[in-house]
Amino acid sequence: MGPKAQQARERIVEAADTLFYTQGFENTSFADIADAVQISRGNFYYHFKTKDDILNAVIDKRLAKTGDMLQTWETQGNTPVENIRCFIHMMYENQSNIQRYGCPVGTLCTELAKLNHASKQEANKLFALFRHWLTVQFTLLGKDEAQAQALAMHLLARSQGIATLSNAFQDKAFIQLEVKQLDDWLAEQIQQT
Amino acid sequence: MGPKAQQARERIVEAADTLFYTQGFENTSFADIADAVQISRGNFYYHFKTKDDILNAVIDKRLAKTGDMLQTWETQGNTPVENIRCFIHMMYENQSNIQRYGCPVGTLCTELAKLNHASKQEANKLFALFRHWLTVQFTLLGKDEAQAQALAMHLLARSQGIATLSNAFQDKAFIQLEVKQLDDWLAEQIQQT
DNA sequence: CCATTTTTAGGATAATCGTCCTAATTTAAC
DNA sequence: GTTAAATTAGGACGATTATCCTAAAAATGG
Repeated sequence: MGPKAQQARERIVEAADTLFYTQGFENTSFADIADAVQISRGNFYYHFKTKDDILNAVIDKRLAKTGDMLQTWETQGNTPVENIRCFIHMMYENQSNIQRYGCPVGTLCTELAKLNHASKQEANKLFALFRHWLTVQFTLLGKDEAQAQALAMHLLARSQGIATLSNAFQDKAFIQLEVKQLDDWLAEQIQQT
Repeated sequence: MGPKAQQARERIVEAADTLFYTQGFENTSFADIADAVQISRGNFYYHFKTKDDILNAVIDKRLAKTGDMLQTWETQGNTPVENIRCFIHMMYENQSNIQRYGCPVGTLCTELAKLNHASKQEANKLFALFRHWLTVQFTLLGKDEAQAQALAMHLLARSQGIATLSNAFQDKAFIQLEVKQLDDWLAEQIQQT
């Protein structure tokens, strides 16, 4: 694979990533991606044999990107509480996208689960990444393993619910209120340590 | 429309309802529904002109069914707290379905939003039904309008998050733990009145 | 029992889907 | 500059999709 193919591959994955998020995986066709990248449909097969290959590439890219982001948060914030707050405030910063398209992780996992798609386990690793990272943070806060696990899942669930309802009701104030409540909730968790 | 057509219509809507839930709307074809109802594809057009017509019929049926359920809860439980607890425990009773297919309301609204489907507003009415009902219950609990609204949305969001994560992680203990936490949360809300 | 309406079955249609092939073109190597 | 490899374009494939039509069958009403 030459350097040009590498470049084309990345552009394809980039476009597919966006389209899968904004339109859904199944609702996005080869032609849609080809149009977005300005590549002929025929040329597509040279880069990706099947649509599932593209999906896997997109998931891999998201996994890598998410891993980087979590690592960045850990070096940015100085305490586990600040780290967790990075997670919470991500919802605030992405609120317009969440309102329009929902959570990129949640909507993909939900769709693949419903399709019973072969890559659903792979997509779930995105959730697992956040889950594990949050568990580590809560452990650093002094929680025992079981508590940390439960708190991580709880926070993940809260964020998913906020994304789903924000998407359905298009209520801007709702995200902000719930994010504030999560901040308060986090503060409570520290005191109980 | 004769009585036989009425009967066939209901069977079609029933089968479509299940298939839309378990496989997703877009991923369910005319042929899938026809197979489930044991009706020829050609005969289908006689009952429903378009796939969107079936979707609207399914949504209408769910709206009616949900409305009935909420009314039943209100007559069963004697206090608003017991009514709200019916909502919370619905998740417990449906946990195996939720684990496999997610929340019927949430997954449909999410899918239609992503498809930018014409009926997405209609599907959102399912959410609105719960939202309004919960708001009434919290109002009866003595909360003012703004508080009741916020609490209803909060509870709705919590349930959505639980459903999404339960579907992704297939963790049976998770639903049960979170339902218990919601019970405690509800108890706190009463004390603060 | 006949006439009319209702209901059914099965095939036709045009569009789109993912996939594949092949010939042309561009790029790189020596 | 010539040869080999990498990359592209465009069309063809069969399968599936939603939709539609038409003729047969079943049910109904007088």
